[in-house]
Amino acid sequence: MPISKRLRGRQDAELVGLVFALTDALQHRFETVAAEHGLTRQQATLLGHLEEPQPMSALAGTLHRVASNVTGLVDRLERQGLVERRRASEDRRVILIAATDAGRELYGRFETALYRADLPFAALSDEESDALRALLRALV
Amino acid sequence: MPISKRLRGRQDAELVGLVFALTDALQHRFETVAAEHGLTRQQATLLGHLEEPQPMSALAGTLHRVASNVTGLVDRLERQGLVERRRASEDRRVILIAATDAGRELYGRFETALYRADLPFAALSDEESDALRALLRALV
DNA sequence: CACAGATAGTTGATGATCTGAAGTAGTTGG
DNA sequence: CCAACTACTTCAGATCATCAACTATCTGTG
Repeated sequence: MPISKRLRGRQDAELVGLVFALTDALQHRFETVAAEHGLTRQQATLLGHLEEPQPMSALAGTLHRVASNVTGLVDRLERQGLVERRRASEDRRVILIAATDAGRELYGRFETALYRADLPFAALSDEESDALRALLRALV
Repeated sequence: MPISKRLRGRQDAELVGLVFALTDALQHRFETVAAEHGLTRQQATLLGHLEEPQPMSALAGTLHRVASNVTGLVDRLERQGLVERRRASEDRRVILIAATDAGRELYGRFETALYRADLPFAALSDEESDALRALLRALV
């Protein structure tokens, strides 16, 4: 096996390890901030996809969950008054999930807290921040 | 508000958005590969921390979960024969969780599948990969 | 138009995850 | 010795997640 190949493999492993470490830290932060706002990870994630009203099936696709799971998530958010169900007029089988004013307001506060300056990215210089953004755009 | 400040703020938001998008994608991949190996996300994560046997309390700390939660996770992994409980000799209150041979073998296969070449990082050139690694080291 | 088949969503059963409160067993310091 | 502390478990209750079976609606084909 050529050395360059071995090296790239080892470096890739480090890269993946770094990204998973960052992922873990951000997931934990997301959960903590969500809990501080009375939301679970799943509820906050769902609310974050309601800039526009969405059919149940679209949410199920985005969240990588089966429809009956989303039914339960929406039930609990609806009980808290954060989202509402609207029957779509074009296709009356479809139910559109829309954030209520309370839901939008709560999500806004959550997002502000989540993105606050104590995120690790604040440690980067402008140049580093630019470079990282460019690299991540290629990955996502 | 100075323009540079505003710009940096907007760019930071994009950066955070990119990282969260990457996080989502990796989380989903992690879950999918874990399921293909008969593991939940939590079980695979726990197994990944058992290179050395660990006390319950250490696992609870690492996973950011309360002790009683880890008790349940270990129960289910033990039932599958993937980990075992060992009473620590120095302090007999402590229970060390150790991966069994079957657990190590399964986790190895899981990890191999998880890190397979279809991770998005393969798209990066050597130079980009180096740059990204350097940036992430500063963050983690 | 009729109606079989497909699609959107819900319901109910079951199991995993997660927490908090209360309990057991072992340890430690005064 | 023993009160306070620590490590872990147990139990009750909530959320999350899936599957199978169901209702309601829509669509295409004859």
